[in-house]
Amino acid sequence: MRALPADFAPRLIHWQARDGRHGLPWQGTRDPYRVWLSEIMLQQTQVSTVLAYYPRFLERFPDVAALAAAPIDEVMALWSGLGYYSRARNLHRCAQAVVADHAGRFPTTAAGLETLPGIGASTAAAIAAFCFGERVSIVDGNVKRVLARLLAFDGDVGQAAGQRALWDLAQGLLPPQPSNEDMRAYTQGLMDLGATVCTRTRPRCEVCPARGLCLAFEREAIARYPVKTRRVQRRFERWWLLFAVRGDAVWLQRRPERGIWAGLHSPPVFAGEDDMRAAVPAGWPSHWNATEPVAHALTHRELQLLPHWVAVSEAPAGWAGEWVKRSALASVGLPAPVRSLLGGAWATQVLDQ
DNA sequence: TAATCGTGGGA
DNA sequence: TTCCCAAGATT
Repeated sequence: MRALPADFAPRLIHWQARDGRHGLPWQGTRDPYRVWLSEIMLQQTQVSTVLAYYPRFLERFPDVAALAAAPIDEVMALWSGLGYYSRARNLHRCAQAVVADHAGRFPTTAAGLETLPGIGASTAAAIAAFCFGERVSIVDGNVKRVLARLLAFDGDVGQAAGQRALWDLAQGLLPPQPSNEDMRAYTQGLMDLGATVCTRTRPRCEVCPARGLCLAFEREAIARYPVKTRRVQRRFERWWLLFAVRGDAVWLQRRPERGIWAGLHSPPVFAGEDDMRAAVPAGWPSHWNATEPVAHALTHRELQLLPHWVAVSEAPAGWAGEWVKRSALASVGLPAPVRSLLGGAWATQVLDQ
């Protein structure tokens, strides 16, 4: 393979200053708490999505001590709809670890940061580079794509071995003796280049600062990179949801600590209609209303949610869970489709009666 | 190592 | 419609 282009880092830093992104809410601060929060929210999540959550979260939890002292349910409620809920649980654990084990201050090195819950190698590098100017490279989706093209990297970036190889290459591309400001611009530049120029489809090579260095461009093989062979296969499942309503409240249970929607609240879920009917206490109305099935795709599942509604006058004997008033739903962590169903026309009708 | 874990947007 | 995947970590 050709030697790594020494000119890449200075070009990227220069480009970032002029053409990179500068106005995002988590930029312009070196507060590790704020940078950390943004990095966790941005894991596998688009910037446009995080923009709605970040300020709300910061307003409620302005610093790591506030977050550490909060009940987990409140954290889950603020994370509700953002997905990958283990991030929220780890976020809370991490804040408590920082307070309990680090005197309330985040470690100042990538190695130290990586020991904390929910902070992996890439997130640790991002925080260390942004906040402390450490000379370490991130390796996120943007970097994989940018470097795979720049170097015509033929390894499979979807596999661990390919990712490790790419990481070594990324380290080799870092500016040799960067100032703190250089590391911030370089790290941000990698992300910005991938997000705005070296995009997955139809990259804008004509404005790329690394065009003259890019092997894939030179070989007219941009579309071949990054190499990714693994493809997702979704398993289809039907979930029966039973919304028991009493007045202006609905019965919700806490989901198990592992699996889909772990730690969130939801109505009881059943694998079949027979299971659902068998779970209903004697004396309940024998008839309930089924509303339109909802298709909900997760990374590895294709769920078909089958909502059923029943109005009752007493708590279901023997069921775990609790009544949650409609006015309290905003402060409960709910899966996105459940929140949507509870805000829908049928729910409104039933909860208002 | 490979599977698991959400959601919304774009092509 | 269907597929890909976005500032990945954990087990």
